[in-house]
Amino acid sequence: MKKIKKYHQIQEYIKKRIQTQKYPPDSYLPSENEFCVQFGTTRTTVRKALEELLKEGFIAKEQGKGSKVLERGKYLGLLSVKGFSGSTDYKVKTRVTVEPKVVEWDPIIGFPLSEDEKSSKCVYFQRVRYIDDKPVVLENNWYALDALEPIRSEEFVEGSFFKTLSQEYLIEIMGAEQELRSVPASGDIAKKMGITVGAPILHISIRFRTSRPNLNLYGDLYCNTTDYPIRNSYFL
Amino acid sequence: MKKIKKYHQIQEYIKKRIQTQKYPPDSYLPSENEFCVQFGTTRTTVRKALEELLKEGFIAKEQGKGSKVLERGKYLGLLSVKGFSGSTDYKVKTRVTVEPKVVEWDPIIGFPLSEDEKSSKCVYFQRVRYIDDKPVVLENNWYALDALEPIRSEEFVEGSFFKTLSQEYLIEIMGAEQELRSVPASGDIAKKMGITVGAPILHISIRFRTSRPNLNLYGDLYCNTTDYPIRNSYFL
DNA sequence: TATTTTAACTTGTCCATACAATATATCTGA
DNA sequence: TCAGATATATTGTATGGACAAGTTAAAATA
Repeated sequence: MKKIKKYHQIQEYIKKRIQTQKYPPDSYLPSENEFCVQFGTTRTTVRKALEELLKEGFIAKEQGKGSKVLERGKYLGLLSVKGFSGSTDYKVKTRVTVEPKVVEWDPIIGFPLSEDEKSSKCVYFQRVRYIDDKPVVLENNWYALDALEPIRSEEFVEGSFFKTLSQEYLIEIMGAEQELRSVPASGDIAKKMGITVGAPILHISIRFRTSRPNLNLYGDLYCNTTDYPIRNSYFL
Repeated sequence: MKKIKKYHQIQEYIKKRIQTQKYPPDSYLPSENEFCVQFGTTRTTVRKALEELLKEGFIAKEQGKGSKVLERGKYLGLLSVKGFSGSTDYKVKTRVTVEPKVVEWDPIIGFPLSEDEKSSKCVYFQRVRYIDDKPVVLENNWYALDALEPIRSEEFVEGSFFKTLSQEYLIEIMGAEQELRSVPASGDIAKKMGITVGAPILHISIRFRTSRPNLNLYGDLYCNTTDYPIRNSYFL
């Protein structure tokens, strides 16, 4: 018999409302006292729930005003956890160069697969990101077919795979491991990125852990950092 | 008249004890109730202080056991906030190739300087990190002379500049901005890193913000990722 | 002796309350 | 009309207490 934590229930309730846009971005949540009445509890418990959502990056708190719903989950590490879309201010165009399809696992994936994943086929798709009509990032993605059905790229919410996971499937990114290398561009990559063969390019392998136990998302990114270096900032 | 927050006082007290090794790494802090008696307050307030220290990465909490003092501040972003030393498990040797000395600011620094910084001279030093006697990282560092005296490399605590700041000067890293590029190695870099000119190398510009208001640390890293890629992981 | 139970101590959750600090709209007076 | 005071709603800090859950070592038991 598992103990249900009240603050966790409230936390999940609010999170789901945010994900389904019942509490839309930039709006303010009901006040702490209103949640107290709604859930028949005290501010201590409501505040604990809100604090968890703060840590998860779903809300921001403003003293004297309220708790504001944030646009996206917080970012940490090299890239936004919501993928490339959220990591730059420039206008990014995305072209799906390989539609999601079921294939065998590609040995290029830089992480060991679990037994469950190995025994499953996988869904693969490839996208290229453009800034000012110049290709800047080539991105390969894989995930186990057994863990999640293939999603057609036309169904991506606002063109974002991660937004789709969050809003349509209620799957959240829990964390990630990344590996970065500076490598010479291969002929294939150079062609797709419009650069010369052997030019230095940033290669990033990523494994995203998700809130769905058996679902990992694998990514393989090639970034032309000549004009647009990767930026990130963090604070403690 | 600024309001003193009790939990913040307790937080700073414990932090200083950790920094000065009065609470050494891997030891357990006094229990929450003991702190209550010591500071004449309640567990709510003590727990708030401990939670802040948890977020800052100074301690880990273990239910039923206590709060354990951690070895290093937590890491986020690309590299450990404590610098390169903490970011790998391999045996790293560090050679100081340029002793800390007062120079003019180098225009290579990829961040705009504040007026205070511009009007000051700066302290500069360069180190090379070796793994298996092969150079892997070349690191330049700068900071404003007005904000912090030059520290001789022989005085570095355990050879680490960041540990020295924390333990000798009680200066903590509050956050950082980074910029990553994949670039061809210049003649000078190639020579020092033992690679061929033009080989792809990872270039990272970093600005660390510290707890001392006017002190920023600037870094300029060249990493040979051929054998040792940069790894990082994070969780939400 | 070896195992199980118990007791003591730790952190985790939750309740009920009070007042401080901040933001915003409303009222008041010049 | 407009500036300043005021009232109200919000989050922030803090008190004091209770019981749950996990850890450990001592005590009881086989």
